[in-house]
Amino acid sequence: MRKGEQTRQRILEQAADLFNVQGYSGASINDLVRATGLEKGGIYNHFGSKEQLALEAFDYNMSRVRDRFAAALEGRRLALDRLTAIMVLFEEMATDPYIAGGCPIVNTAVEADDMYPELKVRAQSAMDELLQLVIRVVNKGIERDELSPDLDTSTFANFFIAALEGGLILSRLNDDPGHIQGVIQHIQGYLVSLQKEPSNG
Amino acid sequence: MRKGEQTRQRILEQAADLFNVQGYSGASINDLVRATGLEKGGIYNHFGSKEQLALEAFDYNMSRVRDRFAAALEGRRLALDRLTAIMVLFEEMATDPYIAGGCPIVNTAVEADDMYPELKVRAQSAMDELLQLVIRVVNKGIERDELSPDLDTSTFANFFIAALEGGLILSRLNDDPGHIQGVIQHIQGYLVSLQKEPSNG
Amino acid sequence: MRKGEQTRQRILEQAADLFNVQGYSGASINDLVRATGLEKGGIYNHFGSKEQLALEAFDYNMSRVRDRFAAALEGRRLALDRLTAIMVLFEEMATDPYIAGGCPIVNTAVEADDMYPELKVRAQSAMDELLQLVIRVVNKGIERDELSPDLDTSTFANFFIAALEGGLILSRLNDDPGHIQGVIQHIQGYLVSLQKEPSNG
Amino acid sequence: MRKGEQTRQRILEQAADLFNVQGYSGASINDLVRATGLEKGGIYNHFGSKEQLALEAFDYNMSRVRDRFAAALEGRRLALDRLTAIMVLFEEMATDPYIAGGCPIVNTAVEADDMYPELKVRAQSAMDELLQLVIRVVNKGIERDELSPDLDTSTFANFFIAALEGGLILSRLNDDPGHIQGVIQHIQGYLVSLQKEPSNG
DNA sequence: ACCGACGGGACCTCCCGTTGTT
DNA sequence: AACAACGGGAGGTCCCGTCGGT
Repeated sequence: MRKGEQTRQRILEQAADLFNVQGYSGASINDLVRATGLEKGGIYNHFGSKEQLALEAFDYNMSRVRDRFAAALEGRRLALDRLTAIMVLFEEMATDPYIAGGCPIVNTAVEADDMYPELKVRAQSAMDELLQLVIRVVNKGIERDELSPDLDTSTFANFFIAALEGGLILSRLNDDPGHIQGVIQHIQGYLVSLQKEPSNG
Repeated sequence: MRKGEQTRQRILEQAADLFNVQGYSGASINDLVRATGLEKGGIYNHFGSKEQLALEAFDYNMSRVRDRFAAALEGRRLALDRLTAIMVLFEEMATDPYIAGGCPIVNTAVEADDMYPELKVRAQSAMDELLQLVIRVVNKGIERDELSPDLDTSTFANFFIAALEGGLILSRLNDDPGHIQGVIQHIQGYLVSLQKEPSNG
Repeated sequence: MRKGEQTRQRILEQAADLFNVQGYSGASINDLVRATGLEKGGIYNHFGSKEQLALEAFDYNMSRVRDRFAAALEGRRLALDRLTAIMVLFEEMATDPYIAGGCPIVNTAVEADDMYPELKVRAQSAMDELLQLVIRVVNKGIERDELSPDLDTSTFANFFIAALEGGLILSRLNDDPGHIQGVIQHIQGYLVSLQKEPSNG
Repeated sequence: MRKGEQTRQRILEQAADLFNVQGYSGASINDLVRATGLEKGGIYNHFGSKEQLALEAFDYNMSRVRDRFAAALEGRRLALDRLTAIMVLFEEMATDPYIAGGCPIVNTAVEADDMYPELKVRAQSAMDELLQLVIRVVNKGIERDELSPDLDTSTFANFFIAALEGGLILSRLNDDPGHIQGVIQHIQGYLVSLQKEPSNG
């Protein structure tokens, strides 16, 4: 029982990487057989179908992302610090990826868009979660007078995530962290401009 | 001779949509058989392999993009007008797509990243072309005193494209043009802030 | 494990005949599907490619040849008896073939010559093995004063095999054992002339 | 009309080489398209099917062989000289082939054996023609007292051709003219032994 | 809980041959 | 007489999933 759960987890981890790197269509169960060292029967014992496995693998990737975000935000109180921590995580995906293959949300969003509705729903939820996280951070920052109340929180969050995801795509495409770093610097400049007149408080 | 060229073009057009919507791995030659009404033999008479077809289909998509950009920029002189025209094109990809399946550069970048080097190279060139276009527009705007010379052109172009591509992904993922529109509004605000200074002179 | 090995062996046996009769190019996997009763998936589970299967099938054929030669030579001491036994095996390939399709070495040599380098290497080794066998037999015969020491062993072996293989081709082409039998009689006459003056010993 | 005949001849020449090198199954019409520079329609204008073309290509190869034999025998009267000339032609097939791919009769015999009855019949006729040629030469030699009347002409011819064809296969398989040369030397020794006796008369 | 063996079919590619056009 | 364009299908390969055994 315990052993089975371990195996299941091992499959999930390998599948998470495999699907994120090769895509759902581009990765085969046999690729996973090679990666895990298990036989096909062993895999299908734990997951009913390739699609089911892909869904859970996506969830697993998101749990890795969540953990990473939680760790990065831990101990940081100031909204600017927290936003910076998030941006650093995006930068890391280009320089020293803790998940191979780029942002799983974007990868899934792009591939699933017109093809795999269930995966698309997962990606929607995940992306929403990311937006909500930023929204919470910003709202807290406004509450604490760290950020200007003029800032439209959800508009900002949307822009913030869009720019970072786009920057990451550019960096991965060109194998050059400069793109995401440029985006980050731009956002940071913008954030500084928002934060001004703290002396007023 | 004439007929063959027409058929080839027809295949290319169908393939361009098919690959952009379903991805390279996700689209099969049989899908193309259905879409074109030709038989496989007929298709392979014009293209030596699926990969070759995909490369040309990508080029065809890019030529469509180029044409669209050229048309949108035609008659506009002011840098702000030109940047706005570009942003509108991104918005259109979400509201009324002239190419099904989203931005072909991003789609290809995401799928090809770790899998199809030749497609990746194509995507790199295309993305660079997009960046260069923005850079040219901005530089012209600075020359003509429409934009502040303080603006780092290539940093801006990078941010501009990243944010728009990211925004488009969000909009497509949620089937909601609001995301890309929010990004556009943000950029527009930023551009206005840049432009203010000339009144000093 | 047991079952799979049996199936693999069954495939190999059928493939060995099929390739030897129809040739590598002329035999299709579907032919093998018909011969084995398996589906293509079942075959490819045991062999990674047609070429790999052909290589192993050739090896299997050679193992059959080896066994047959060993059985034919068993219990025979005199060089002349042993050479005769070998010639009888060639004759049998024309009259009552234990391997359908003729000599696998020659078949492979002829087809692979300018087309399939790996098969050609296999055929080279096999042919060399055959020559070495004859050389050993003759050398032993010389050692034991059954054959004249004037005989150039390797030249003889070369001639012996060439004539027999050529004779077999003629017999198979004309569906007439007379050709190989004529060659055998010629060689036997030659051998008798070599063996002369045994009374000297 | 004239032009058509030239084209037909050109196809035949290329096909003759192609089939002899790659075999009937291993050579495709598209290979021939590449080799001739014609289009498929152009080829099928002259030959109704691949099989028909192969039959004529074989005939063309045989006509080349016939011409070569005729040229080699021209001016030679003595049976031994004539047989030597024939053997030299076999040697040339290994050292400096005037037909790529080896002896077309053997190649066809081996491939067609259990697969292409019409080609097999062609190969049978061709092989018989070769045997008859040797028989004629030897018979003339006996008539003229150059060779012993004890010689069984057709048995000898059979052995002669078998050994040479076998030797050629060995040489081609090992890319080493030594095999066919060894066979030739053996036969030459045998011929000398035959010829001695006339001094008795 | 895992493996090994297999089915049935889709994949891309290339085959041979035909047709319409020049 | 030659080509260009295409059909229809077979080629080898690999896919996903199932099932019996252990």
